Amino acid sequence: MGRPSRKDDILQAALACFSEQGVDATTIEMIRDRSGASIGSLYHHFGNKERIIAALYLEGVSGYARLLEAGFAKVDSAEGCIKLLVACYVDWVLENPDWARFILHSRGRVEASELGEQLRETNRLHHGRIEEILRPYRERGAYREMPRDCFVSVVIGPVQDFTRNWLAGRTRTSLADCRELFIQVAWDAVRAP
Amino acid sequence: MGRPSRKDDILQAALACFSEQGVDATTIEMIRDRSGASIGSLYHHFGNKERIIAALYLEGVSGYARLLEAGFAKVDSAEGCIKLLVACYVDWVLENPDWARFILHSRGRVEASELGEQLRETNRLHHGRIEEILRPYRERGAYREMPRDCFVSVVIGPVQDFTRNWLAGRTRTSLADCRELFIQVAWDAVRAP
Amino acid sequence: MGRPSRKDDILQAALACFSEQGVDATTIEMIRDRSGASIGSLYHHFGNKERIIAALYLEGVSGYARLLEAGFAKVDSAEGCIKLLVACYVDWVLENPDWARFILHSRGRVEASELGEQLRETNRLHHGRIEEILRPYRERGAYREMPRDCFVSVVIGPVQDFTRNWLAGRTRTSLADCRELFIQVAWDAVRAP
Amino acid sequence: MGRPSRKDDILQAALACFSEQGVDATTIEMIRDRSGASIGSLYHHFGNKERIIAALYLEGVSGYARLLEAGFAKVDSAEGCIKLLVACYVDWVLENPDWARFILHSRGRVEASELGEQLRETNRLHHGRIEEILRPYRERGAYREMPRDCFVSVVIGPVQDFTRNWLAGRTRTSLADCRELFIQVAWDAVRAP
DNA sequence: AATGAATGAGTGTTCATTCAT
DNA sequence: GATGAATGAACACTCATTCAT
Repeated sequence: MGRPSRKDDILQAALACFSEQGVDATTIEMIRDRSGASIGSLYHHFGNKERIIAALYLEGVSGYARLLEAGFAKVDSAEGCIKLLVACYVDWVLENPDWARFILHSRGRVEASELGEQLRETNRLHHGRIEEILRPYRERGAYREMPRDCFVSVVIGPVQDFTRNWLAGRTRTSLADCRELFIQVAWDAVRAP
Repeated sequence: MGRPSRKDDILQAALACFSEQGVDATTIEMIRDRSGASIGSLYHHFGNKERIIAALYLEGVSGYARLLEAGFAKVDSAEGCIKLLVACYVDWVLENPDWARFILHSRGRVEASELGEQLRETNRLHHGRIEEILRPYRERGAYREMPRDCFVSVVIGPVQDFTRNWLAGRTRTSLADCRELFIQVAWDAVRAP
Repeated sequence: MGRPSRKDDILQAALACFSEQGVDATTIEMIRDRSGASIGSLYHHFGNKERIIAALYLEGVSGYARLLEAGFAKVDSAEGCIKLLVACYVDWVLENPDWARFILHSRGRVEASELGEQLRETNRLHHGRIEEILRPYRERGAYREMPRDCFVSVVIGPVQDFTRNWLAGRTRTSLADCRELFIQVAWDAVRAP
Repeated sequence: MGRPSRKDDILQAALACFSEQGVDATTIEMIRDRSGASIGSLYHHFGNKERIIAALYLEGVSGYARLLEAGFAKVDSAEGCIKLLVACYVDWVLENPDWARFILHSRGRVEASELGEQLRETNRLHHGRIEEILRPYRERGAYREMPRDCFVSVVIGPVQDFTRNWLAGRTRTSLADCRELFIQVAWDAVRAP
């Protein structure tokens, strides 16, 4: 355990700023101010702003991936897998709303940065892992047939769209209240007819 | 008609820049350079950067609304309405990819600006209009029951997610090729059981 | 004539700073302060510090070249040419001590910058021009034989070394007082035995 | 002897950096990186950057002085002394090109630093020593009459100018190949008529 | 309507130096 | 002697915006 290191202080402060103001509107000075670190310390640990962003992004994505992986261990049906994808998504967002807001708005930004390739590689692995889990069921004809990239959007699109709105304070309904709905909708959308 | 005015030159140049670089990364100088206008002219016509963004945003949204309105005139079934929402979305994106990219990434930005209220009002009207069209069918029990804000996400979420990926060059499948798929998926997802 | 333009104000202020503090120790703020221009104006005209340096360097070199060219028109002997090279050097330095100090200390700096190639090209032309003037006499055997690059150092080396010391305040004798001496020394050093 | 100490590692690394990048462009971090020492160690040994520069400068100058002193022991003519000055200069540069590049470009820098006085004192001693050697010959009328400060420039100016160009890679001829030429030129320039 | 020189607050970043371990 | 995290003043540069012509 131990108390959070200076490096973690900085990351946490940065995440809060990014979530509240957006990445571009967040200045190094704001992160410095909120973290209590000095500018020098900030650059000593990260080198530049881009790398703070990337570190946070990759850490966030990997948190979701870990949650998903834990779930995969307990699931063994075509239906369970699909529902898990949505359930984990909702649970992770509810647990990490700042991280979710940041990640949903910064993907393009990180992809275009010097660490873009690393992110794309991470995403490839992530999708590969999901595909690996789903393949047996797919081959067994458990899912409606459609291109892979469409499949992902059909499963996750509805919750993701709702999540964006919820995080922006644009919904009347709360995300927690429609967790089951989106889980069911996803399964209905891809189950074989 | 006539040839495009200086004002239109500027808007078009701005849209191209926003689409390619993002709103924050686009400088007035870039727009000036691409439009061929002078800085003075630019400020003469729009006053500031925020208003260029807003003008473009509202014009884009209204283009989609007009397309939808034209469709509503020819449709008179619960199924037709839902399918129209998705079809128009796809058609508009295919026709205006730059505009789509810009709008999908700048909503939060514009909402937070001085023109945010105007945008929210526009959105209220837009959703109100759609609601007005759907209400008779909903009351008749043609659609699965769920909160309004979830309903919208269920209908548009899948295409929108796919569209984001397609616009970012992350899909293998092209948007045009899965138009029918997303239309059908949307209808299946909300039709009453 | 008209009063000096903003651009000239900046160049003049920069030259004074460079001469007094050295190029590296001169900050943009110092130039701004001394020129009375704003930072924005400074960057509007020059783009970056490197380009202010280069503009000044090239202008300085070309001033000396013009002086030399004017002299060539009036000279028609092997001896006259050599003496002219040294005389012009001294006269130009006496007239432009700041420029001389700056140029003598910044050659490497400018050669290593993005404008290095332009400078090298300018130098090639300059040396080519001198060579063109000297060639007839050289072919006639008026000068001691030695490699071209050594010849230049033999002619200009003594004055240049003294000039460096004089500009740095390290000499007891003043440059003006030893003008004739260095002129004679140069001629004695390269005349054919 | 023994293996080079940490302190020497640092000096050697600093010299390489200064020679390649120039003194101002060299950061403590570069020296740390190249020497393998830690920042703390670096400051433990030298206190600050200025003192690294000065240590290197003075050590370099004294190397040349030692070489010269060794030569003086074997020379006993007006001609021999002058030729020795140039010969030692060339030999020392050929042996220590990095040091030569550094010293030729940093004199002003060191003179302006907190150790400037020390350097000036060293130079006074150096010139005094040379003067002491030359005085008998001068009094005997072996050398052309001219102010002391001009005399030095006449003797050393040509080689020094050539050396600057050679170190910067601007010459076609190599320094070793024109050693004899510059030795002879120096003697011809100052011998009594 | 158009032009572009001028402005200056604000930004990311650098780097010599300090100091607790 | 050695280490490297921490510091913060200072820097070059950006960019939306103003305004005289």
